[in-house]
Amino acid sequence: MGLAKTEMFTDEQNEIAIFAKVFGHPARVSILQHLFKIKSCVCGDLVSEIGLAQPTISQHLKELKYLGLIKGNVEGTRVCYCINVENWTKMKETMLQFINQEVSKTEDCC
Amino acid sequence: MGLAKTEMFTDEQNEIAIFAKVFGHPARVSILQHLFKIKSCVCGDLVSEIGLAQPTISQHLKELKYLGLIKGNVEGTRVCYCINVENWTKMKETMLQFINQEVSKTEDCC
DNA sequence: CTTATTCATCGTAATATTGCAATGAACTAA
DNA sequence: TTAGTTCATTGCAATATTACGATGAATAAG
Repeated sequence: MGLAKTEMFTDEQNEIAIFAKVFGHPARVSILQHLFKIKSCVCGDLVSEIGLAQPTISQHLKELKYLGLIKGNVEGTRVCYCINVENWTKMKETMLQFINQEVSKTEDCC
Repeated sequence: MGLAKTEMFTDEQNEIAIFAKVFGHPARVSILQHLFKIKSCVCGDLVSEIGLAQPTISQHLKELKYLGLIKGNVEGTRVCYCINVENWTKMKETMLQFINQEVSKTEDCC
């Protein structure tokens, strides 16, 4: 199949999985870290920063953009990407709630 | 390919991606939420709780166990799973550092 | 207009993931 | 022993992901 049966899970569970999935590749992690750290908005320098081919980077950027985590701005022949802070904050809340779960302290059988 | 070029990324970036990937499926998110919430340690009830076939759940559990996020304990014919709190905490620190990144406030071109 | 630059898209190959039926292994109950 | 229960593993089909060469679209430079 290779296809997740999303209909049997809650919206929240699917949302967490979708966000997590996009972080599930080191190139996208790297792109996001760059966009956070770099002084001005980085454009296609991502291709030289990271070692992957230009179409590959472009594809990863597309996925990040599709989820709304980054914004792109055309500037002549270049495209300037940066974090979509508002959406990142929303994602953050969802993910933090999942990651920060506390174990209900009862009998531990393991 | 379908194969990430991990050698061109830092250990940290790869680690984040590996953890994120395991959260990238709603079934695994659901399993973890169950293990966090349930009063006593859950065993194979996960199969009836979630709607997937037993081999499918078993496979997801295997991945979670491989990353050390859960522990399994054999009890007769049943197996009791629960969160590996120590490893979960470690994962948490890594992921939080990534998710909590602050945008360096400079010119925003987007 | 011509050429170069930058980036997106298309097409494709290699590999990974998901899901389940069938089966096996380990234990329990009778 | 025999039969039932529970879970892991195997094998396979369907689909998704990753990576990149080739190409196209848009703009800039000459």
